[in-house]
Amino acid sequence: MLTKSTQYAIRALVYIQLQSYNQKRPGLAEIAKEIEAPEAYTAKIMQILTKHKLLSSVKGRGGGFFFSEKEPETSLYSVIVVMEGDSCFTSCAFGLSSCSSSKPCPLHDKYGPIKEAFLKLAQEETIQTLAQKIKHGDAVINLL
Amino acid sequence: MLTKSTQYAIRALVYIQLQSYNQKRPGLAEIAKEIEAPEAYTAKIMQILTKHKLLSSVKGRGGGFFFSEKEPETSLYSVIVVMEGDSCFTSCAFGLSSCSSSKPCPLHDKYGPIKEAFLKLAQEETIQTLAQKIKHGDAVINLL
DNA sequence: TAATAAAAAGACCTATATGTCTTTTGTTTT
DNA sequence: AAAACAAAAGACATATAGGTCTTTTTATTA
Repeated sequence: MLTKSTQYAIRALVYIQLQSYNQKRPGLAEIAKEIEAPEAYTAKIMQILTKHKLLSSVKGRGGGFFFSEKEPETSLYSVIVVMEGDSCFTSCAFGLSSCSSSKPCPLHDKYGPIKEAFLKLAQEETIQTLAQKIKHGDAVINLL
Repeated sequence: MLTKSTQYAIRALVYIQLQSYNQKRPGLAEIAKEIEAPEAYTAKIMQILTKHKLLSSVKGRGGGFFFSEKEPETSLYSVIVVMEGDSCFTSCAFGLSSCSSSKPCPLHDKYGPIKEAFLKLAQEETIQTLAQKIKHGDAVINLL
């Protein structure tokens, strides 16, 4: 399971991408309201994302958050790694640090493919592909 | 990812099952040492497991933990649910409470099958099937 | 039956994730 | 240049997972 912070981060990024289709640059208050997260906590998350160059921001009147032209597509994988590290992709189901094909834990064979599938999903899907699904009405990202 | 408590629980149960093949009934200290977990913390976990009838115990000299004949095979699913609830099987990748096929989040289609596969794994595998793999030398459950 | 062994129970502590508040810094508009 | 605005930064608060310690209960055995 992704952490709450990671979930907020992805939803915020998707919302910013959606607004960018309309030449908009949403601010913190608007984003927090949209993703139904506490404003101050959302601020922390946005700071992590901008610090890691997944997002750009401008201060002052009319400021807000946006994707610069220079930034490439943002994979879910990179968002997850920035927010909570890569252990959900790499670690053994039992937390065995030595778990490997030569010294497999009893779930190694069956859990491995599941981790693989999740990694593939995270690498292939991007903020932009998720936003497109919403734009086309194929998905929603609000709580209600 | 399973919590550390859940990982300890599964490893402890598998060890107890392995010992039961030799008519042994391991005690707390032995179990904690085997799974490389703090003894007092392991005690807490064993209490949760016995309270939920996934395991039996006897106090006093020569006491310890064991599976009674009456107990059916213990699925991983039931251990996970007792230790940390069922949210890892049910919850949306984005934490959207309303996520469903009629109101899907943007990962619903691709993440659903992954959750399904994990649920199937947890329902099919049991402490006993995992212990058999170790007994037959097809897997290990120690850290080193 | 008394001493001892071992699990159960409960109070406590620590680290991390989550969440809040205040001050600082940078940008825009007047 | 001054005022207003909005993100950045950092200190603080709360909840939960993880971990420790002491006391109580129950069983065994000498």
